[in-house]
Amino acid sequence: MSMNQQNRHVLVANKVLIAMSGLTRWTKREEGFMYEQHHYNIPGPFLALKWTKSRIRHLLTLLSHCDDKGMLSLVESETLADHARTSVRSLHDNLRLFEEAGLIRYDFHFTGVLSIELVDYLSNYRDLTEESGSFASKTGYTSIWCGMIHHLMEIDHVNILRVALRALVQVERDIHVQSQEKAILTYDEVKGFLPRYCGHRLAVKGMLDQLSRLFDVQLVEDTKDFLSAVKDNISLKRRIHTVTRPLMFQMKIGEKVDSRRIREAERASTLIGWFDLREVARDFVDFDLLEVPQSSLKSLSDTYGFEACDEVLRSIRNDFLRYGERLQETDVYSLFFQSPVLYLNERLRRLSEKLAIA
DNA sequence: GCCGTTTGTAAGACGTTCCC
DNA sequence: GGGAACGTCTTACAAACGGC
Repeated sequence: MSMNQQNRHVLVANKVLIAMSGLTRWTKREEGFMYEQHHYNIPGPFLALKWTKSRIRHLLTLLSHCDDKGMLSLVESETLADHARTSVRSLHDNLRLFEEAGLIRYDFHFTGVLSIELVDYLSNYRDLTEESGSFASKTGYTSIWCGMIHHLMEIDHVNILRVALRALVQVERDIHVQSQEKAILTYDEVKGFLPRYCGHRLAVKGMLDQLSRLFDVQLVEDTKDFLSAVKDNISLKRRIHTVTRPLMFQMKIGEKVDSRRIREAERASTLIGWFDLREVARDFVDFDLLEVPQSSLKSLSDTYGFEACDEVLRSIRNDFLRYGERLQETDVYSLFFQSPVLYLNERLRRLSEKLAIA
């Protein structure tokens, strides 16, 4: 029924993750004050809402199912509620709330089936603004692997979920953007955005421990280690004001849920699959005339995954091996020779639909 | 949609422990 | 010894959700 597949890589603006995790009360920094709502330029609607467990889950669910325009067409509310592990009732409550806040617009086509539009998707949810033709992001966005999203939905304690969102942003900035070995969250930072009643050292430590399923978490308690880590890390030095406790958590993301690594590995394999096909096909046709840009192959790989791409590319290769140049005259392959990218997309779409039903 | 019950979340009070 | 950090308990109230 649903027109929307679940996205394999879920793209979320850092400012949205920060807003959902809760803004820090700890605003004083070495060179003055830092208010996250200004620093991240967080749109009003995100601040007006209180981000409870179910709301965080529901928004992540919408982002997991929307297309690159921020649309969800003809989705079943039960599918969305199941994905978020909540009742349909709560989903509907929150959708109404999101709409009142101006975050989304939605319409029921008939009972249980609706379409949703994320308002100002690019600027609100991806932090992308167009400047003279190209898109730029001010405070970045994070790519989350769908397996990681599933783990997030399993987290029972809202405050652990909040820490997880922060950890994702930190991994994106420290490891992926700044190429640091590890991402660092200090105890004071965690304490700052969590509600007061669970900001104690042991409680914070306990939460990070529970995240070790998703992240490779290392605790730094020794004052000497703490100070030397701060000395080596410029961005961290800027973040710290006064240290109440020399306590920090160094994190890496598990490889199996690292969206970037997965994407890069899959892209590379898909390209290799394409070149394998080319090797075979160019004995029979002028293959390079087809002009398939690598960027299209990469985006097909991102959308459908390597396994599906591999299956389709292999079957085309086998057909070439079997039928050779006669393939050009067949009806089923006419689209392939006219517009190979469209053809691949069509076959991949059908394949993944078949997999979804099975 | 509204209502009532159950469960979850937040915050303050207050006593204890830690550490200079 | 004294202040900051911490832990537990209590309370208030909001969210979640089923029934209608």
